[in-house]
Amino acid sequence: MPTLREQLREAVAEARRSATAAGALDLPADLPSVSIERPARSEHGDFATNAAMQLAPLARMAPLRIAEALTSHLQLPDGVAAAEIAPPGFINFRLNSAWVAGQVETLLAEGARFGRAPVPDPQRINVEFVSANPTGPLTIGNARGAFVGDVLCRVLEAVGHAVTREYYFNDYNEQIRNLGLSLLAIRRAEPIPDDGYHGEYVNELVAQVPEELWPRAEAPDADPGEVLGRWASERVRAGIEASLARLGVRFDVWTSEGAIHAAGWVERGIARLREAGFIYEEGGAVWFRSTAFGDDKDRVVIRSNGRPTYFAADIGYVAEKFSRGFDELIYVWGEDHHGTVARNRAAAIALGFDADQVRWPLIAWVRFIRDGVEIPMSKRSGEFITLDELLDEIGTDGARWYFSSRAYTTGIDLDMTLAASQSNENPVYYVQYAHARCASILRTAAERSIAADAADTRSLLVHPAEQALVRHLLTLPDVVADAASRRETHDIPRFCHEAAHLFSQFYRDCRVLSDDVALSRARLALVDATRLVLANALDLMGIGAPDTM
RNA sequence: GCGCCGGUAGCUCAGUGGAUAGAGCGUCGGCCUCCGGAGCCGAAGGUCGCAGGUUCGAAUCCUGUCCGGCGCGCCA
Repeated sequence: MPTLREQLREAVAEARRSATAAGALDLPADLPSVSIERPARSEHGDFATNAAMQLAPLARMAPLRIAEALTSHLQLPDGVAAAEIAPPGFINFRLNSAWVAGQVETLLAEGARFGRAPVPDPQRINVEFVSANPTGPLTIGNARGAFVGDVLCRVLEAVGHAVTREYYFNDYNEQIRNLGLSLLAIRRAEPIPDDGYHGEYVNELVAQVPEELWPRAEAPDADPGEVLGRWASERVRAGIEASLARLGVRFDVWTSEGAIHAAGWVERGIARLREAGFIYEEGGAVWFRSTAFGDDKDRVVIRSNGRPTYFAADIGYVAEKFSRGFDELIYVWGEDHHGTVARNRAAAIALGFDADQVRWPLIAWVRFIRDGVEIPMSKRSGEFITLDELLDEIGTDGARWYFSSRAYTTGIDLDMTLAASQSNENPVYYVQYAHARCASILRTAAERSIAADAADTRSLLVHPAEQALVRHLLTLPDVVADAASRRETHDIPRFCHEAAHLFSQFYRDCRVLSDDVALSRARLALVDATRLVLANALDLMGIGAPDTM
């Protein structure tokens, strides 16, 4: 069953057609899509459309007259009581209060499925995120991408897409070797090499190296950077996985750059580009003609020393991903990688994939501030705050809410001092508190042997606070559908906060458990529905919905 | 120099060409016989960086400009 908003969209589109057929409007066949929005002010109704104003230049008529023509040909969906015309040409829709109240029963029947609005064309989507190199623990710099990627996955799954969560890590370059050589230097009490790694975590790694590994690393024909680096990166990767588990972030697939090379994807990818005519040689290097697709300059894929570039692996990787049958690839990257998007898009297109099959949401920078000063962040120098430390200070739910509430394109300043001192003021607790209070009311009702009953809500839930709450709860499927469609999820916490707020007002104005048994049972049904909706919405953000706090 | 992303209330941020630009935090003032006060109600606080343009209508789109972040490698 489409949501009411979708039914209204279709009803207005149909009204355009029938008004045109009846000669009331003179419209071309190709029309803009109908926009249905929720007015900010309640006197403008529950939904509104600007269709008449949109059509004015096409029909060469005054918007108000178009609105009249549309409304007179409009078949209102079940649940909509009235369509009213308002200057300069809005059509405002007002819901039927009894229908609204009756939706409590429908909502409860959907249970955990409520809010998960299925798309008509589910896709197989690969979402790659975090992908931090295994040369050190996850830092608070990785936190935002982890949360944004995870919530995006949850929302895409909620509308029926099949999502694969993927972590790509680089084990093919000098960084791993440098990490290994840093361990060796510390072991021998020598200075750490110029490109080496510093910091407490490196010392801890040295202490954890199995004794039998040292002779193997230091044998005359051994490559100590390789031996120790391989061990250390595996160790670090396990730690990363543990940190992610603490966040509640899991991955389905861990792909290493080395594996992409080993399986021949890089060679085959370049060969495909060569066949397509986008590869040439110059100065002893092999180049990809990415400028053919709008990149600033062409890019080297094989250096003159014969070694492939990092970008060459990206080419192989995109081909490898699509070979697994995905309809869409999403790369959740930090915005510092924006310079590499153009060449990757170019490669995907040159390999024969559609530009809209691949997206790169670039997560804007987070500046972490402490006592008014930006905290420097460098894994190599050992100056950083780990993700685990962040969670100790502001809590996993607090962090999830914080990063989920902001558009990923916006740079944010996170004051650690403020965040820690204000962690109890985090809106997430307000929402969780509302959920706990719902649960508490339901417990009290159970003690008094009063059961929720949604059968008669149509006639009983008439109070403005009840009506406002239900109307808001019913919008969750639209919120989720929009978030999934836009691949932007930050409206969901807003929905939660508003739901909790409307519930608080309802709680203030409407005594749930009273001598009026029928009304008590109907209001309990609304409390149960609120609890359910809050739990479902919080779950989309990976945030728990506690019954007590 | 070129490119990408930002600039909205004291602070942190929403705002998908629509109606009187919103929320949280902070500040000030009210509200507890009764289902959870981690709450509720109210107030103060805005030239939407600036200047043009498009439009019936611009925080939103276009052009220019200023400020901030990031990126411009045969590094990753």
